[in-house]
Amino acid sequence: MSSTLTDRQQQILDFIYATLEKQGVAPSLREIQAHFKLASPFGVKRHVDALTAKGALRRLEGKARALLPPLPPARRGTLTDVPLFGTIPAGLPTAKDQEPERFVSVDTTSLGVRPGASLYALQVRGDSMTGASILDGDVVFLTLRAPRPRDIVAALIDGESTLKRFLLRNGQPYLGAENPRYPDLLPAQELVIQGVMIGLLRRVHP
Amino acid sequence: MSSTLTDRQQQILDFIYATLEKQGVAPSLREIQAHFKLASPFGVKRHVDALTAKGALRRLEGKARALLPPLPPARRGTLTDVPLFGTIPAGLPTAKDQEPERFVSVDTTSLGVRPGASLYALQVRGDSMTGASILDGDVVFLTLRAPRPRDIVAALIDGESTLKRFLLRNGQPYLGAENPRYPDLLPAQELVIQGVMIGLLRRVHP
DNA sequence: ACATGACGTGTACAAATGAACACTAAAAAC
DNA sequence: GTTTTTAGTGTTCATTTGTACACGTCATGT
Repeated sequence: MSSTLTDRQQQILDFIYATLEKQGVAPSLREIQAHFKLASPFGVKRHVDALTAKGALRRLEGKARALLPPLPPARRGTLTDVPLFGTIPAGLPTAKDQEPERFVSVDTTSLGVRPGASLYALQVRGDSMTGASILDGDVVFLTLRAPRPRDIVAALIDGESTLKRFLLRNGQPYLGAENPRYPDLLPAQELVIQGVMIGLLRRVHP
Repeated sequence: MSSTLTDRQQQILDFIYATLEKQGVAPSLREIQAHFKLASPFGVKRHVDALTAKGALRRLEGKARALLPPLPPARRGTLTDVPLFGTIPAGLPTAKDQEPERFVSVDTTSLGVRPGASLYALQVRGDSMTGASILDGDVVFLTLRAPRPRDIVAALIDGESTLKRFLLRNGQPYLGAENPRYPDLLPAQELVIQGVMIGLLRRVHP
C-alpha cells in the first residue's frame, strides 16, 4: 500500500502541501509543471497518479484542483479562529467595536462544541482561580449561554471581566473565587455574565 | 464593507463552506448551480461576486474552485492531528494502550511548536500533578526532546508512562510528583523520558 | 546485453470551469 | 407609480484543466 516515495514524488507532494498551505487551494497539474519547469503536464499526472496509488494523496478524479491529504476530512475537525481578548472593558464581547488582540485557532470538535457556536477566548490574568487549576497566562474558551451551577463564568466586575464560579445558595445565584485570598459571595444578579467557560489551553514555556 | 448578506447569498455561502468541510474542495460554480437547481451558471457567478465584494468570501480569480474563507491563510494555523494515546496515570499506574485511541486536532502555532514537530498527546488520569494544575481528564501535549530542569515529562516507570516533574539535585536528575501524597525522588537515570510537556487542553463538562 | 522502472518531451483532445451578454420577473426601496 | 435591488433563464465563448498517446533518456538490477 504505502510503499516508499521516490525523491521526485516527495518533492511534488511537498509542493502540493506548500501550495495548499500558502494559498488555500491545491495547485493544478500545470501549476506543478510550471513550478518544476517541466515541459509537459503528462509527467506531473503520472507522479500524482503514483502518489494516489501509494496512498500519499487523495484525489477527486476529474475535478479541478481536487488534491487532498489522504485523511478523510470527516475525521478532521473544524479549525476556527477564536478572537482572544485580553480584558473585556464593557458590553458583550461579540460587539463589533471590540478589537480582539489576536486570534487563537482551535479545533471545535476537540473542544466539544459545534462549529457554529459563538466562541471567544480570554487570557487569564492573576491567580484568583488557581483553586480550579487555572493559572496566570492560561487561555480559557468561553461561549455565550446561560450559566449552570458550578460553571466557571466570566463576569463583568468594575469594568473588568473576571473568572468566577457560578453557584447557588438557597436559590440565590452568587459568584465565588477559587482562591481563599479573594472575596467570595458576590451577588450574581447585579453582574453581567459574559460567558461560560468550556475549555482551556495552556502553553508551557517554549 | 461587510454589509448584510441576503438570504440567498447566505445560503450559497453556507453551501460553499459545507462542501469545503465535507469533501475538502470548494465547489465549482456549476456544482453550486446544480445544488440549488438553477438553470444557469451566471446567477451563481453574480452571487459569488457579491459575496467577495462584501468581504464574506475570498477568491483567486480565474482559477477553478478557488473559493476561500476571507481570512488570509497566513494568519491561520496549521491543523495537525495529534495521536492521543489512552491514558497516562498521573499517580497510580493503570493499564496502558499501544494504539492511539483517537486523534486530537490542534493548531500548532497556538501551541507554539513548528508544524513539523513530533507531537503526541496523553490523557491524564489521577491526581498526582494537581500541584501543577493538571487535572484528571486533561489532555497534555508532549514532544520528543531532552528535558530541562523543571520541565514536566512523561516517564516510563514499571512499564507505565507517568507525568512527573524533572528536577536536578546536586547535579543528579530525579523526578518528583506535584502532590504531597505521592512519593518523590525517583532516580531519573534509570528511567526513560518519553516526552516533554508543551501544552495542555482541558475540556470542561459540555 | 536486456528488461524494468522512474523521469521527461511534444502534441493533441475533451471535459470542466469561469466569464459574458441580453432579457425577464418579483420584491423592496424611493 | 417608478426606480432599484435581488434573483433567475438561455445561450455563447474563452480559458483552465485533466487525460491520453507515442517516443526518448537514464539509471539499476539481472
